Amino acid sequence: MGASKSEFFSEQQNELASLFKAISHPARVAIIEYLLKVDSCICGDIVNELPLAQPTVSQHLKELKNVGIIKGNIEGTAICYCLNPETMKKLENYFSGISNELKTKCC
Amino acid sequence: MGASKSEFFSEQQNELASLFKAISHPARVAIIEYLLKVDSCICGDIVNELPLAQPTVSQHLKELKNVGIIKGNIEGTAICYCLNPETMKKLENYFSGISNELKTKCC
DNA sequence: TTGAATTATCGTAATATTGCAATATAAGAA
DNA sequence: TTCTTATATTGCAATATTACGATAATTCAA
Repeated sequence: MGASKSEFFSEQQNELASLFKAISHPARVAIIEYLLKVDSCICGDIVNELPLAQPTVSQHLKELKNVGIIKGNIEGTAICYCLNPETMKKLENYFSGISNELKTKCC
Repeated sequence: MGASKSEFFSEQQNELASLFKAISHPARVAIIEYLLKVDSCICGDIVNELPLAQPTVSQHLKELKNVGIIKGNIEGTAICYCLNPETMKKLENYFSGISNELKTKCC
């Protein structure tokens, strides 16, 4: 055992879980916030910004890109990364939907 | 190695990562959505709702409770769980803040 | 106190994640 | 082509997560 029983949950639930898993690591939260700060895109500046080696940062970027949280555009020999506004909006809408449906009282 | 270098990131970044980690599993997304649906609180109905054994559900609930996503109130021999509106609002605000600051153009 | 009902904890096997050194790949400059 | 720069991939050790059977703890009723 040990594998999560993802086949028993809905596609939407699995997709959301994947999105959250991608940002469930402080380094990846830091990457998101750095990309937000510098606004225009970046690549290996992130290696200088974070206390992680280049392969590690590359892997984190890959995971963020796989789920659509960031996009990467090739620019010569470098790759320019930036946040994906659609995904951010999707996450905002998910939680605002919950907040709106939620009653304040518990039990 | 293998341990994540959380000591190098800010407290806020670590807290956010913990919140996202708590909902990075489809079973826990399903629990959140079930709690939202039934609105008033629940306990071991979740075991009947999900394809997981009772100890597994109990552990998932514990993780959600540890980070403040759900609350649990003792009601006789049962425990009544519900979503925590404050945490949901915090998450909504995090993503709306990002969306608002975000420029549409990339690179 | 005993028993039933509900939830939590322990122990453990299977699997996944994290981080990095070494290496590979890709694109432009000389 | 060769060199340089920037990023990705591989392989592996350390650690964390997932799931559940067995068992413990808690509360109420009789």
